[in-house]
Amino acid sequence: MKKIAEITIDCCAPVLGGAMNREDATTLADAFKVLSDPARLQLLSLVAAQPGAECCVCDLVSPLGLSQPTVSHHLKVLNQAGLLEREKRGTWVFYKVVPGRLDALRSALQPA
Amino acid sequence: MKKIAEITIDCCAPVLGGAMNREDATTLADAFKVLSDPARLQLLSLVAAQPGAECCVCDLVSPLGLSQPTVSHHLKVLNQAGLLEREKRGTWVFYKVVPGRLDALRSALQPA
DNA sequence: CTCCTATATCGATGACTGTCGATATAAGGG
DNA sequence: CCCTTATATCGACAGTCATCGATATAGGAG
Repeated sequence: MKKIAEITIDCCAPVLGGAMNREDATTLADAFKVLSDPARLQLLSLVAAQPGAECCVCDLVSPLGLSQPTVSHHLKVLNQAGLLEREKRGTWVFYKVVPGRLDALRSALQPA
Repeated sequence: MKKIAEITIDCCAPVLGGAMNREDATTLADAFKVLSDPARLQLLSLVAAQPGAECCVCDLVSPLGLSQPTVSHHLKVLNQAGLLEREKRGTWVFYKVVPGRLDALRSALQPA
């Protein structure tokens, strides 16, 4: 198991497609770990709901109801995971949803 | 956030289908938390790979390489989550995959 | 250069979890 | 009854994480 800040989503063997070995299970579990926090899910969906699926950090802090350092921490995790792209424009930083990045996870949950 | 032993998967609003509120995000995050452990994913896939998608606990301990109490703990979590059904037969306990239980999670990851 | 705003990093803290060994419970055999 | 086997529960421990306040960094405005 990687630490949460070091996970890059890159998978995956399907859960119901035959016995998984420990390594594949660990890779997939890491991916789910990124999604297993409400703040991160809310951030993903908030960014995705903006026009162009991108959003300035300054517009995310207040809707989340968490401190700015905490939001910054979660955005970093989502960026490292490959779910959000980071772009700096002047003083502001914009995060953008990377399209199709959840598809591999979705297919790992496919019925046998 | 529920504690891991109290989670029952029951969801879900799609992540990319508009801004989620805190409550929906928490429910979905809880569901992913159940899947964010390699031992649990391996258990799920091992049971699913058996004929009839069911399996005796005694046949799970050794392939997992974890102690019997630890395996028992994870099985309880999966059962409480609604992913595995528990049935006692004499001295043995069999766990069986509940069909279709991952579908709701899969659809929560659908592209917008 | 100085101030202000936006974002990231740091350090600390409280909570939760995965793991184990020891033990309890339950069921069957002699 | 006692013994053995299968499973669950208990208590403890080590590690990780979400969160915060304080602070650093960076960029623009005046």
